[in-house]
Amino acid sequence: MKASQLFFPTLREVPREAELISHQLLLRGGFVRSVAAGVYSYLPLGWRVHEKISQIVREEVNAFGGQEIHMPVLVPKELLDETGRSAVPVLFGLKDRNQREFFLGFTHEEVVTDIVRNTVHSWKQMPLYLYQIQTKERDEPRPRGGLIRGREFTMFDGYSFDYSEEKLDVIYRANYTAYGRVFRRCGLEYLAVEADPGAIGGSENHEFMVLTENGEDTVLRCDTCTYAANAERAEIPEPTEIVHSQPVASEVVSTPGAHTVDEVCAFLKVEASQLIKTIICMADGKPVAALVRGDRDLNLPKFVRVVGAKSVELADAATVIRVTGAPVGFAGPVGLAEPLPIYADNELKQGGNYIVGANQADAHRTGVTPDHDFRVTTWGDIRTAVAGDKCPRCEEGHLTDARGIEVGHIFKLGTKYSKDMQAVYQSETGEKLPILMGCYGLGVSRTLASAIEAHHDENGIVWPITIAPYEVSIVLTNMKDEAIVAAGQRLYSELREQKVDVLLEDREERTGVKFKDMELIGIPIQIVVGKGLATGEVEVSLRREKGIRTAVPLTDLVNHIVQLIEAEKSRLL
RNA sequence: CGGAGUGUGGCGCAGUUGGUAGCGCGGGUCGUUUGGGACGAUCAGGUCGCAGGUUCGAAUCCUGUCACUCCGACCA
Repeated sequence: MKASQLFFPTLREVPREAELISHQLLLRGGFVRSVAAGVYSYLPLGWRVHEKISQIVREEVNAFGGQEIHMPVLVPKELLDETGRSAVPVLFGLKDRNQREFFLGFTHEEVVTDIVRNTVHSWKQMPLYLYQIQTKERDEPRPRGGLIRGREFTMFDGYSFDYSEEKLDVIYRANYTAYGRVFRRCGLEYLAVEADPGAIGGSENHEFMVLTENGEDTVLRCDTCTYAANAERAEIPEPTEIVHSQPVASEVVSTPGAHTVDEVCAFLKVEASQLIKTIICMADGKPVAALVRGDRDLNLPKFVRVVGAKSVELADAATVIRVTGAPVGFAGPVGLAEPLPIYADNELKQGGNYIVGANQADAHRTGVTPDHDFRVTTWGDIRTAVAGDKCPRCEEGHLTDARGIEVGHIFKLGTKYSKDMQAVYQSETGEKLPILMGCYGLGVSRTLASAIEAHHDENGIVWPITIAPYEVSIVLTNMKDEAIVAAGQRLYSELREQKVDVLLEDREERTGVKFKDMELIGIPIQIVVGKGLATGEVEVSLRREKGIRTAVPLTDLVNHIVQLIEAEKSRLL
């Protein structure tokens, strides 16, 4: 492609709407344009990157037997009714002219299971792995960060069908390995972590996180063993022994206006770890109290499991006032207005003489020790893990934290969907059994944005060569110099013959503008045709090695570039 | 859905106590330039998000509404 003909409207200034660096550079480099919140058009450069990533995923999934299909964006409501997912809040819904209800596809378990239940009837037809790369629609409560969290985005979604746990395990692992290869080939440092399956259910599941400073998730990994988990999911080992300090007399102290942990700490001049937070929740409609140390966060998914409820949410202010007898901010486990089940985090088995809300306005109670001053109904692991916690796996190491962007999530679904939808097969012994499923998601557009988050500098994007829109740019330094133009054109043709993705920078612009734009859009290899031509040489540089230019004889150039591309690609495997 | 913020030429912004909109970049044309976002001249481009109200007069004040961004909740 010639830059003079390429549609890539670059921007000199950062659009106000863009906060994240990937969002800024995608807009500035002319890769995408926004249409509405979380909805984007891809321009030629952006689409080329998108397609390169898609192709890498295809190659890796095809390698273990994946077969590409294409399902509709329009999904009839009845299909989602079968699994109860027509009530999912992020669905975009619409009706046809006959008032029949449809949803826009947000993931396709039901659609693919419908295909399979009508076609797969015997164990001999499995294993089967079907996938698609398709636009997904989700009415996210808060789209953000450009392509990081959109309402319309591209997802690879694969679905596996098997007749035994062993076979499911084999394909799950094959997928796991393939995802690793995809991210490595895309030049991304990633971590596969244990995660919360959310409402999609199933047993085993892993998230693939690209590690970057701006990631929206926190991952924790052990400094000693291989344990890694999403911070929301990471378990905390139970303290081996209960060690409460010697209880002292409990008293109520005045803390006017101090509602929050920070305010109480500032007022009483104590550390947050000396406080117990009492959080009033509604578990399946009934109020319960959750206790965690003042410097910790209650982890709702864990709490749901410990309580054994279907759903738990924070209680509203009216409920808090009713059950505690005090305004919000002064709840405590001692002297509640209504007796509540009290769930306490395991960590509170240690320490003692904590400060808690006094269940009266503008007052807290000091010297409170669990199971001395109040009775704990149930102990459990209900707080979110943080860096420094002990590893739940090896119990020797400690957890360290890192930020990541979730780019893939894979699940062993088991029979969750096949039971709901009666997708059954006949086994070798003639039994009718539900098919064992797995589902595997990979965010293509999010991977694209993550690659920029991970690879950029002050001048723009630094694409890994495997997913760069073009591998090589040829900058012609003077469009009025016929020798330069002719030499550049010749190189351009020769490289194209070698199947190199090359962009000829032949615009009638000053050289500085061309350099700036090629850096902004992140072309990995640059050839400069200019002054060196007099001695039969051009200059070659790598985008990732700022400022290092090597003179290469024209006669050797094509070979040199082909080898350089191979070398750059092999760095990523 | 709660909290905060922003809407003024394509982009980034200014606009005072209310007096009828301006700057930089970008774009067109001409000329000079041409190895790191050039210079001069000249031209074009704006329902000030939208609606209603106050006023002799509204980008500016009031009410409503929409959109976008960020923090949180949520995230199948």
